[in-house]
Amino acid sequence: MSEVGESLNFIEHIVEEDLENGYSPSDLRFRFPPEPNGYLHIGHASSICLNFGLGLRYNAPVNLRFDDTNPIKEEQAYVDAIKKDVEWLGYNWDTERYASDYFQQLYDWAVMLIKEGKAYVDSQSSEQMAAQKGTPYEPGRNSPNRNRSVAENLELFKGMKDGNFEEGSHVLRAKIDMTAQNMLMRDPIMYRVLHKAHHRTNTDWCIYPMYDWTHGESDYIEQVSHSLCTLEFAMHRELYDWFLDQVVDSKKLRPKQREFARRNLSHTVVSKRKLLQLVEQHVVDGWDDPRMPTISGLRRRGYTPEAIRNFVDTIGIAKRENLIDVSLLEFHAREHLNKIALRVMGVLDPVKVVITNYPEGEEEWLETENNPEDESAGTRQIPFSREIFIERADFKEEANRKFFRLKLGGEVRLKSAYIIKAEGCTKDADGNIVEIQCVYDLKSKSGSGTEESMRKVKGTLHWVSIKHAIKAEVRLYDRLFSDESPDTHKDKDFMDFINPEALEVITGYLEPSLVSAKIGDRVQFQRLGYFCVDPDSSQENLVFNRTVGLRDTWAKIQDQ
RNA sequence: UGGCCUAUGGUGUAAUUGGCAACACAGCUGGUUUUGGUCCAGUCGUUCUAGGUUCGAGUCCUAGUAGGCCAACCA
Repeated sequence: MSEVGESLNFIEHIVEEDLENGYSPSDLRFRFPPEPNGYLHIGHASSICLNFGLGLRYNAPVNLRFDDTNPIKEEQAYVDAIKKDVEWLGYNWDTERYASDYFQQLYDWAVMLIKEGKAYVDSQSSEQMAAQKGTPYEPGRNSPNRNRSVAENLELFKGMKDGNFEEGSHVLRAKIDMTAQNMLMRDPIMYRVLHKAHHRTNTDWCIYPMYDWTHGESDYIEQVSHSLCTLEFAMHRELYDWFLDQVVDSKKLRPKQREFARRNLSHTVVSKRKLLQLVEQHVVDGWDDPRMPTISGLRRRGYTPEAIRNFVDTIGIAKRENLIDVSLLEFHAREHLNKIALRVMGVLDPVKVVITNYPEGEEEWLETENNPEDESAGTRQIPFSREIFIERADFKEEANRKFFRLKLGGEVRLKSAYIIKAEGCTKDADGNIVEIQCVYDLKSKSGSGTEESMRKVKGTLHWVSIKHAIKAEVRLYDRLFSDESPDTHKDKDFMDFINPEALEVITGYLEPSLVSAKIGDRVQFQRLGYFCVDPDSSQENLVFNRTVGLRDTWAKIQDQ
């Protein structure tokens, strides 16, 4: 994986430095620590690739650890979805862990802290405590409960654990410093009373530990060497270290927290809370809706794990704010799909073409290559007949030289078939073209080797024989938000920027080979884009999702 | 009024740790092409500001500016 001259990100530099300064390679251990309160999104992919990538690079174990300390928001269904996504991305964790596995150890340590006078039970309301906490500019004040006796603290804490108290009646706080600059050090809460069933521990516990108390100690228990998290936890590091100081054995490895900037993707939101809002308000059809930037949404959209990993690799890891253009993600989808997707033909906005000199009732099967990028993909047969569909946009009665598609009196090549010439068209009462009449050159058949078949014609169109075409539902996706950074406007809600045209459902006419397409199959509809078969698809109703369109130079020329 | 973090082309990330600012995407120009795709060639353009240290600064120091984060019994 690592090569000479390869450039490292700042996290890798830190690891390299640690290795030089005495860490043994066997000391290295990483973890990916999702909270099971939602689905993983493209931002998490960065963290997954970072942690598991480090594991691969240094041949070090990586744990999958669920940070499940808040039973109000967490569910087993999310655990399952997260595991599926990590596996799909192509990573193997060393062991599957849960912060809840450590509840007893955490409790024992908390009792120890109480005995050492470093933690106390506070029995005020959250409002009272908030008022005493001060502000970033003013110090806080001590709680009246701060100097309770060890015995009383012990008894109250035991009572909290045993379920003798109502939610909100007591909390356990670390006794640090109410005047600290860092507000997280102003006697942070370690435990709250919660009479909620937990997805793993059920009703065993009536108290649940807070993130700060749990995370670093979990890293320590697992002997994680580098605990990597996003920048918003930078201020938590001081507390992370303080909690570690209370329990570490100097003979064991002490984890270190380092922070990196989360990745923001343009034209979407990368926040579980906001994505949940989209799901709950039915803006999308679920966490795996192909419009969603979730791993499961991207999967359903037709993205490959390789494309996502390559994307994550090129955007890198750093500490500055960023807004990565979604076109870079699309580039990586095309890059991989170009290599693996079989080429097929489908017409999404059809107009009928009649080849007047082609015998009525006749049909023939033509050979066409499955993927010009991959000779081993072979060839297949496609049917041709007198009446075909082409794209409406591929015909104009009159057009300038730049338009090298079909126009009256002009010639085009039908992909893998014949050269045709448009001689006329008929319109309905509203002036819409309903039929184009063409003649074909019998000798121009693709691959026949004749002089005529070698003729250079500027345009090549995709087409489908009407008689043989199969209908399919085609879902065309666009960006979910019209604004490139919908959730950074101070005076507007991100929901105001939802793009109502992010999904358009149409009927497409596809070549018959696609009847056997299976859920998840990825193909390129030639000249249109990459599509994949949606899980909603059935024998009766084929459903294709557009993953991403092809690069479209013609669209750019038209815009000018 | 405070603390912490960050600042490199349009975007993202590098720079052998103080030694010719590079890679990818996007853009533009051409070539190839039975996909206006792919591929190939070329091109455009960058170190927030002001001082300082140094033979030499994107990198170190000082000040400023701009942006992000910090007052949940969330993570």
